[in-house]
Amino acid sequence: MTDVKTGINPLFLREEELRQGIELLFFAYRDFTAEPDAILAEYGFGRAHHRVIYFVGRNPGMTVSDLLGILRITKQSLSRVLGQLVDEGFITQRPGARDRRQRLLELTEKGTEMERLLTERQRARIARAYREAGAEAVEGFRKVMLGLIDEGDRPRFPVRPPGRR
Amino acid sequence: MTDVKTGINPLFLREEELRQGIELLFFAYRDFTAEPDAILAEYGFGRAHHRVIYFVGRNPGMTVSDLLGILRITKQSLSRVLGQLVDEGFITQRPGARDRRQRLLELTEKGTEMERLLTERQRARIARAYREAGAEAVEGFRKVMLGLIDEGDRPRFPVRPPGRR
DNA sequence: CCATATATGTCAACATGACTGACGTAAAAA
DNA sequence: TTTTTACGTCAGTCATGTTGACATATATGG
Repeated sequence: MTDVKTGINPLFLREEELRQGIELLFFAYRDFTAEPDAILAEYGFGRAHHRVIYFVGRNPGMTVSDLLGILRITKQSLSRVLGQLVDEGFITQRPGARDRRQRLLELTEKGTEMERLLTERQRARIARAYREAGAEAVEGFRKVMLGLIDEGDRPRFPVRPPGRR
Repeated sequence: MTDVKTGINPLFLREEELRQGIELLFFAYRDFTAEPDAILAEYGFGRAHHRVIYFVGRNPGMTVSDLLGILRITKQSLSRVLGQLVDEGFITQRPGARDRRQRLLELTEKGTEMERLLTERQRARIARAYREAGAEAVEGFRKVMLGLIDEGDRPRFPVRPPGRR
């Protein structure tokens, strides 16, 4: 049970290592969301608004279904948040060219500005962490993070432009 | 604006790289919490219960203040969740030896069992990702994740046992 | 053409987990 | 002895998630 060479229980090390991973995820996510959350609160928005703005900005012309698939929430939950963003002029909807049942989503200028305001902090945080850790560490980070995501849901980078809708 | 050697705009690459980081965090956290959330729902609990159980299990004898500092929520928010866990026999409170105002928190046997049930999935997920990515990648992952956490809040590993309270 | 499936939206009711603000108690510290 | 600290509680509010039921417009397959 105890390694003869190191005098350390390897199972304990493994357990400790995995718990460290759990905690890193918790703390990183906590701090990663705290800054945008504070800005959002000033606008009467919440984290859900940020997520919608982010992904619509990232995938202009995406459908509501696409967004539901990414966020993994119900359409009723999304509709409240999306409705607010449309009403307040952050997002526009237009019918799909091939399938007119679809409402293709896009950021307005105002939405783009808000996206920048919110995401800028997160980009800065990541840039700092990447810079401090170095290119090799970043590669490792990416590998592990991709492995944490359910197979089949792993995003492909770089994101390709949206196809004809 | 365009790199002569690669024909690629380095600013675009950097932007893409950072957005990838944002998305990796979102997707990893989404999938990381989904499994325990599903189990918790069966018990009428939510993610907040898991966090309390996790950190109390990790730091037996921790105070309510310690927990508030980690979770970064208000005592009113914590009290409901913590109260439920105490009422239902997952957590015990006992007064501190040196400072009897404190309520030192510990998992009961039932709480320990629940902790294992919930965290086991997350440990397995991390173990898989670590195994697939390799030791070097794991080191890079740790470096980057620590850099994402606010300075001063970075956990030190391994966690040392709690001092005399 | 008609029946069915799909994309989206809406109404209603509810749970969870966060918040603020105010007030209370017991114990420690000055 | 006064003040501060650790913790709890009551009350109200908000954001974000859930289910379930129903509606509308459009696409698609027999």
